[in-house]
Amino acid sequence: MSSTPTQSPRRPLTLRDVSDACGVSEMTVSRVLRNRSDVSPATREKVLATAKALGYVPNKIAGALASQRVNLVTVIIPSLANMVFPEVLGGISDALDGTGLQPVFGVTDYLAEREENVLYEMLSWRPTGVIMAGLEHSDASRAMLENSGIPVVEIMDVDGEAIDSMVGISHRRAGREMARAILDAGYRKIGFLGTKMPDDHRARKRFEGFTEALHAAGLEITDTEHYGGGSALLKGRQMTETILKRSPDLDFLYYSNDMIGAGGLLWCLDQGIDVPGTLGLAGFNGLEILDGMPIRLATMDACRREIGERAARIVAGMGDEGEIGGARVELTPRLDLGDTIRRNTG
Amino acid sequence: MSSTPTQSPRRPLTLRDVSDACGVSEMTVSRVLRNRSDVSPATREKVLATAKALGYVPNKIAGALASQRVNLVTVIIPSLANMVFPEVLGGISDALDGTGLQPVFGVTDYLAEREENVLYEMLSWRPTGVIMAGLEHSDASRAMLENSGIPVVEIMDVDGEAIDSMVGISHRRAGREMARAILDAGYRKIGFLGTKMPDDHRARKRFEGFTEALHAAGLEITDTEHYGGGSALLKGRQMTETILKRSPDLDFLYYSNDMIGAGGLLWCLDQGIDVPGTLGLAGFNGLEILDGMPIRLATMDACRREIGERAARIVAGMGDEGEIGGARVELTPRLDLGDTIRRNTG
DNA sequence: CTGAAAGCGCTAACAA
DNA sequence: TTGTTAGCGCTTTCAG
Repeated sequence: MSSTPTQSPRRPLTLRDVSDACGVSEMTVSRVLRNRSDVSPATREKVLATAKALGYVPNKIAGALASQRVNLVTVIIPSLANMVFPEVLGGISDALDGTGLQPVFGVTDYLAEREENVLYEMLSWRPTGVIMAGLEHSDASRAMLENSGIPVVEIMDVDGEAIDSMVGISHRRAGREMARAILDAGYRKIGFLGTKMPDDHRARKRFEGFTEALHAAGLEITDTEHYGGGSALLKGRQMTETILKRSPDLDFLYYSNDMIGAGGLLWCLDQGIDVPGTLGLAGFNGLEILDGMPIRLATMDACRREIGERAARIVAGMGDEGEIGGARVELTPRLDLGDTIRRNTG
Repeated sequence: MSSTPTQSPRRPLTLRDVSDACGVSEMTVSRVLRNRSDVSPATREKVLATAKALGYVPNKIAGALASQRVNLVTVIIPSLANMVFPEVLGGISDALDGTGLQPVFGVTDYLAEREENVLYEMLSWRPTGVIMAGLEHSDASRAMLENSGIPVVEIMDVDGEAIDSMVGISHRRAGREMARAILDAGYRKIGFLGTKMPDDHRARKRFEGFTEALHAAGLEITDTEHYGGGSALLKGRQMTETILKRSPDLDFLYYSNDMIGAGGLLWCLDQGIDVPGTLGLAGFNGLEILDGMPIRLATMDACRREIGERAARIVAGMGDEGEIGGARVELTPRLDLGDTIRRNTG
């Protein structure tokens, strides 16, 4: 048997308890626990041992109040269901690993009001930095962010004005480029399938860029179809059936995301439709799930992981410019024609 | 022009600033901001107005230190990539909505060491409660949790001993039940496809339950195949091809999750294999994505959302028993034969 | 290298 | 209904 381990879980242990237990001043214990170098190896050893034996967990609340430093990075995203965001979070998590900073996530469900609440709640913990999806926020949110004096990185999108820094892609450009690729391949009767969410600004911008490029070529979207909640893959099937029944002459379907695109692809293959001969298809995001489809859906990589990493690095003060504020990082999405856009056999 | 809005973002505003600005004591300002009822409507009004005008955001760090109360609930999960966890988080988020509690997420990547670190970090913020996936933790983690005196809910799994409360399903039983359904349908040469992750204890328990039920029927797993990282859907395809090449006489494939199961299903359909006649298939989780497949993969619902909700309610003190500690909630997964297990046409 | 004093911004408890 | 007085548990600063 060695020394008695932990005791009553009633009152959490304090520095003072450790101090008493090992006959070293609170201050020195604090130094050891913060890994400061100005402590003799002997005392360090002793303090560490008793702290561990006691099961002491420091109180960061008190620490943060005293030091005015908080190792938390607030991350605010619209949804976790979307697959896109978990990957961004993965990038953030990885980049923050080893910096001593800890990400803390909040979810808004694409609701501006919820964003405001979550933000308020989070800011009241005085985080080291804030990473949030999108450039569109309520006035109150912007005001809070600006007054906070905290570094803010807005991610995913660069089409708009940032409060502080931004890291993302141009969805408008992404839409345009996809449109051009489709036109280049010779498709002309183009349908669009998307979500009903008016607050998904990035989807909206892709659509705008897309139609803009069609206009430039003297074309219009031939037909559109929208969906609300439910299994995106299933919705993709259903919408595809609907739009093709209504407009059988369509020769291309542009989906606002890969999930519905994949559903549409599966439906087309089930129906024996010649893809990409008779009908071309494309989605957006470069989701991993496309790798397992019977044929590869054309898509555009949204650089999700890298966005997370870059944003985190900026917050951690490890950005390229060395500086923390005002960065603007535009990433370039990679177009992938897959097997669902026919190749120009020039 | 109205009154000047906010000023220097240098130093965050304090209660005192608000107090000064509206000639009401700090204490009363504090009362108003915490929505306490013992303040006259007049002063309340005044305080609220100036606080908003100034853009004051309370400092929860100081508040928490003084009141010894923190409105944070720590949620620790292995991964965000898995699809399963985001849904649990959704349930937690919903159930906590309106309670004043805020979920804070940490990710372990299925690494015990990371779990320990994340937990330590989180506990040092003295959260109101802890929700964590699984029943398997390092000794150090268990010790921290026990000493913390904080309510802990372990989720997803009930096959084991909880530190405090638990909410989940029996994966062992889920495995057994699936095995019985498969045997009932007349399949006998059964293959298993799973992950390489030794730390995915729930997958392991399902496998154990599964083989146990086979043994009870005098059978053994005929062949198995495992995979590491990468697109699960694609891996499902590849593993299915591999295992069927190696063991062409298999008449059933049990996948440890729906994603690889869906990949396998797509591959089988591509190959023109008669499912469920020649070959039966089943997965696990009841993922939404299955709704969009050409035919429905047999699966078992893991009650993810409800698990999150129940766990959150326990932490919020809204559990069924009214009490906070020691709850044990076992949910019953629903078996869905889908279209990939043949029905007994008794 | 170690310790003592002061105070971070807020709220509990009490007094008025 | 409002104000005053003490801390919460730690870290900063400065002295030894």
